[in-house]
Amino acid sequence: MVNDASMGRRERKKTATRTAILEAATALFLERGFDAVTVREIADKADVTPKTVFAHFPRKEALVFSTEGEQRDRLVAAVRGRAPGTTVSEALKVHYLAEIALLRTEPMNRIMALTEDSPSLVEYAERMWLRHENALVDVLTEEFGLDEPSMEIRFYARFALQIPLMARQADPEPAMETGFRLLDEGWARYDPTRRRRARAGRSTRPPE
Amino acid sequence: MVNDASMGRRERKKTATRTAILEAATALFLERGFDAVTVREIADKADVTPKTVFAHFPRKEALVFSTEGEQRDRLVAAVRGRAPGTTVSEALKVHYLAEIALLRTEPMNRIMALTEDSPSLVEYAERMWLRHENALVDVLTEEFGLDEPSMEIRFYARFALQIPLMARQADPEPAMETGFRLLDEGWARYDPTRRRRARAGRSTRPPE
DNA sequence: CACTCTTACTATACCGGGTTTACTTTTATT
DNA sequence: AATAAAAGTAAACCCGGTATAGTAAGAGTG
Repeated sequence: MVNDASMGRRERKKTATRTAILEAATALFLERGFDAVTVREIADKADVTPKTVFAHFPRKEALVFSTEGEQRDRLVAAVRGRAPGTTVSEALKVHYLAEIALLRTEPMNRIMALTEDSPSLVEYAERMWLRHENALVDVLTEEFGLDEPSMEIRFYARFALQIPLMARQADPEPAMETGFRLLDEGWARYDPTRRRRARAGRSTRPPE
Repeated sequence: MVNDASMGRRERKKTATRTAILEAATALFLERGFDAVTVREIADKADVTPKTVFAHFPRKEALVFSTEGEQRDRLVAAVRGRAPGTTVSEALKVHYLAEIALLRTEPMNRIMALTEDSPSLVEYAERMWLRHENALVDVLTEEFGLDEPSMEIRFYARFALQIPLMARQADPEPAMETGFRLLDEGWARYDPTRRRRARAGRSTRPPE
């Protein structure tokens, strides 16, 4: 989105309103926390009607996560533009760690701190993230030269998107490592109760 | 929960109220659909205050899915009571198919039909289902003789619970098959772009 | 330039889920 | 018989989100 030049007064005013709302919201959220601020207050501070707020953002939560599109684009780019000879999983792992690092920089950091103690915000963030599933499925389908997404790709995408959610709750790097190892190599290697598999000659204890 | 004998008048009245609310809600939902019925109407029909409704059920959606506990118990039982020599994945697959079959019996069937066209209800059902993750982690930890859940178990539980959600959107049986195969055997077998893996001597083409 | 069409926005009332407060009734307890 | 705890009532209230009807300004057209 070009910022101002050649955009028509109308559109310029629109993005100005949007920015005003966003800034008012951010200021109030940082000051008092997400739940303690009402949409009416935000509208007042931005000098617009509550209706206008919802014309620009579908839900209150969207005022915090206004960069969903860019996040999705980065994800797709990470897969499509991965180094030659790199697997998708490796590319995703690197990308996830980079995203986590990004969230730790200012001013994202302070905004993320808000998220922690508002359940509705946590939930919204997760659902937003998982909405990238289709985009991931599409880029994988394309990368693998298929016309239609296979069931394997669908499952892979769904599982792979769960990994960073899981990793946030623990030490990210080793957790991510484990998640991708499981996803890439399969559960049968870890399951201590499994019978001998179709393929013979494998040890029963997990390696390492 | 014992139904009436030796429960004290108090508790008996309480469960009676709960039942009345539930029956009123179910009747109205089936008649007009989830979204078209307000909590006030349900309360009126059950001859209680709206407050009382929320004293028994945390959210409106919980009036439709009032059997969360039993669902979780069945899941745990399916893992714990699996036939000897059966892997967890096999047990889960069988259990999932049985649950789907269960949902197709009356009167669950009609209630489930409601769910389809109310987004909030679909979302609630999924989140409810995924809340069983901890229970699944716990039973796996116990079954594998561990004191603390391993990271692999956590990931397995999370992935495994995604499978039936995914399978509902397609033809359940083959989708489920694919999901568990991926989970058990790993993505590396399916990824057409992968390099040779770290561990040497493994063939690059999928066995079978 | 006058004309119309579209669109961002206003004002205001409204809806419905969910909570709060203060109070009453009923059951269990000592 | 006295008392404490639980369950429920009644009514106002909060807040996110929507609906309606209308205004005003920007943009394109003859």
